Amino acid sequence: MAENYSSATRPVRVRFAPSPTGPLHIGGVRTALYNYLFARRHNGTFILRIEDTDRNRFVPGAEQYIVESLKWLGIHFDEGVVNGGPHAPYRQSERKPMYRQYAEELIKRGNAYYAFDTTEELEAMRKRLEAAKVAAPQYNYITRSSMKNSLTLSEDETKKRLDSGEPYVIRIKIPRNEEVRFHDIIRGWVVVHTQSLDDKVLFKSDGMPTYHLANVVDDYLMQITHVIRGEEWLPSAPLHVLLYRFMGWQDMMPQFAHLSLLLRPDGNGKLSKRDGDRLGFPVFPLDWKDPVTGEKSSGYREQGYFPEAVVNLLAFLGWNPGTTQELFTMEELVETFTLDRVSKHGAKFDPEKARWYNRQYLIRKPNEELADIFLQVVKAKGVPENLVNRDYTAKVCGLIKEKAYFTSDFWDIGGFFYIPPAAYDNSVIQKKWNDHLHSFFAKLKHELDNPSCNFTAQSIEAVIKSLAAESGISPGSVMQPFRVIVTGMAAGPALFETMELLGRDEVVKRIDAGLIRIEASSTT
RNA sequence: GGCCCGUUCGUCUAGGGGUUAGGACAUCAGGUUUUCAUCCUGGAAACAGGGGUUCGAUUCCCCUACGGGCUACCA
Repeated sequence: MAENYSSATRPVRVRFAPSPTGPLHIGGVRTALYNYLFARRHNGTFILRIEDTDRNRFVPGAEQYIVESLKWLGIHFDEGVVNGGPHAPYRQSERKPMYRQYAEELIKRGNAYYAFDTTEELEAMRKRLEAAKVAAPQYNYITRSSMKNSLTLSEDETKKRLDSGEPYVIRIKIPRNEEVRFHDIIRGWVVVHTQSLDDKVLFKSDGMPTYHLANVVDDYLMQITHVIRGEEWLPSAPLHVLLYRFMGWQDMMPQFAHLSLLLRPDGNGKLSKRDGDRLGFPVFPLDWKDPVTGEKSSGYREQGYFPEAVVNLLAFLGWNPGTTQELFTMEELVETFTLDRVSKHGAKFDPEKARWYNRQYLIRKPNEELADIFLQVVKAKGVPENLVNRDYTAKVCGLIKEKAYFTSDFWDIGGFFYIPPAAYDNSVIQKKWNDHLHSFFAKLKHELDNPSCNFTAQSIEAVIKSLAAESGISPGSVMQPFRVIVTGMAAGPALFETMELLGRDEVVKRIDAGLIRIEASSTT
């Protein structure tokens, strides 16, 4: 399908513009990802801009967290706070001096005005309107006539107040009676009547712009062509459209694409910070500790997710390629991604499927790569030096990865490859063990210890089967106890391969130890 | 409350005026396997409701219900 929004008239420039108020939410990551994919697909430029106009909500470390998260996921920027670029600075707090002139220009054009109302006065106004059962109490074309602003005050009075340094804000003057319409790439035409809009503050009394002004000014200056952002911005999009028009920038107005939100897996509502640890899945890309409260939130990276898996599963939350292909590399996503296949409705996050995605990537990873990861854990467990070995560990990984969802599962599944079982799964022993098995294993040990058995998976299997037949025992009844003796567990990777990898000496040792241990526990 | 956006299996979704409404995760059954898992085969499972428009609506329109977002000198 042709995409007229990728028109050749302007090179594609998109931005991800988070606010450094805390760790980057997974929904924000998805927004960043879609922006990135869109930019790459159209050979465009991807910009990271930090929207830190609210000094009260600034959280130290949050910007660093955002940068690190996206880097981990392979979402790279062409311009922005890290790389710099032709439109630096990319931090709005550092762009502070640039905004005032635009707000004042708006006043000059009659599209904005000074307002001197105090917090208390605003509060009182809202109370009054609520008491009068006004449906939508707001600072608008009606109420502004009874407030303290440059529309109600005389020119002299306004000037006097400004000169005396009285705090003021600049508000947009929403036109009284018209329809604002714009075309959203994902939602089609969106129409809002100005009667439902209020005179939003554009410029705050602390000298900083609000999001609304800063975002429009920066998008204009940075020549942004497409604004791909969360649905929470949809209600204020008409305000932004008005701003472009009032500034005379309508030709430069970017196209909008409002993404639906990520919803929580259970019940209702959007995915929030709390849900993750409550429901047992991460809501953040990386671990985060709040610098003030000390509250910790866990991240995908530390939970053992691969960045490729996170990218893949996030891409599919609200987008699909229209084929049955489920697994996509970043490159494939770049080739395939289009905004017209992004769904309009919110998506509930599915932790099960997230795990499934990780597993798909885990299984496909080369054993050597997994070994490099697992070796870190192995080392930390203090295992014998000769077993802290990449080749051996790669083979271990090859055997155990099909049982795992995460590399962090590896130790629980395959720790016995490094340390003999400290305890047995007693349910198996109690259920399956009998005196015949005792003599069987004694004989088995003997045969396995014989050099005529070359101790490959195949030969081990042959020995067990023939010995079982000889002893009149079904092979099935010895396998479980044998597994427990060797690994301590009732379930695990293919046993014969496991034993081959463990090696003759170790297996023989474990049989000896097992016979002694089971003997001891049965006599007590 | 007001405004805006949305609604296909439990979940993510495909589809689209006439289809056996497709796939994936999860789930169930059978098979393979020395165990668990994988894997294979199969099953159950959805167009929110009501009105239109139409020869025909799940698909287009309207209403209702439900869900979500916004409603700050926060983004």
